[in-house]
Amino acid sequence: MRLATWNVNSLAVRLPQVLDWLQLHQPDALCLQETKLTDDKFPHAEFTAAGYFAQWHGQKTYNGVALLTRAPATDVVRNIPGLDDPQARVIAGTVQGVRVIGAYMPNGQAPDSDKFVYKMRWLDALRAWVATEARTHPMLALLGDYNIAPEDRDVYDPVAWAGQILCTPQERAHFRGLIEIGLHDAFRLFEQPPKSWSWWDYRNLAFRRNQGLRIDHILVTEALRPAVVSCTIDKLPRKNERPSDHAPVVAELSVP
DNA sequence: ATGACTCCCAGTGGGAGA
Repeated sequence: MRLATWNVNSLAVRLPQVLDWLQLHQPDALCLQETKLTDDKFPHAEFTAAGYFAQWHGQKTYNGVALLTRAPATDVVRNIPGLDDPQARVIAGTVQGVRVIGAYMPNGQAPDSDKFVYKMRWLDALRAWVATEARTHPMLALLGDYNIAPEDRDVYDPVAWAGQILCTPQERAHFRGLIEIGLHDAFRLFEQPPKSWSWWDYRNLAFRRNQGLRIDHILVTEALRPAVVSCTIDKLPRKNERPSDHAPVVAELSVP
């Protein structure tokens, strides 16, 4: 089973690239973030034609998530139950016996901003809900754009980024909180090349200089951990002519 | 360097992203 996550930064712009990528990699589930489309504009016919079922939860201009699967997803949930959130950031479904939760976690903008307060509250709600979900579904994966670089080795210049958004101790504590409820960072289950990033700023020739952060993650429960045979970041789409600023992250699992 | 780019909605500029 192949699971993947990709922040596409506008599905309207990136749709051809997503269709190409699906064709090439044939994931069993692909979670998309930042679709930036209202539900009526979601290109579901194009995904159907590509052999994928789709579930989506969008809004105008910002945010928006989708779950593309080869088999139909069941028990689909949009947003975090019980959290009154006007922003479309979560889509979850059960796919081939695995609970797949796709999330676009808040950016937070700056540590002293209202958006940071929202990010902290949102992450509290997510952790509580995922802990509950994991009790019901021992085989669970939480994939998405976390907007958190968990450790200094996930940052190209940890000194410059120290205390900055995506790298604050509070955000990193939230990431560890997800580990403490029994999740494992699939990427770190394996030896990885140093300077592995999933996002590079559009500015400053950051991709060419490999100046990035690892902020897109696939976390899996203890029951799923032994099944993970690889986890990689696919940098190739970042080399496209009009790329997203994020690259897809892919996990291969030895489950039917 | 309060920048740089890209996307969106707007409307000939500004917010947000990360």
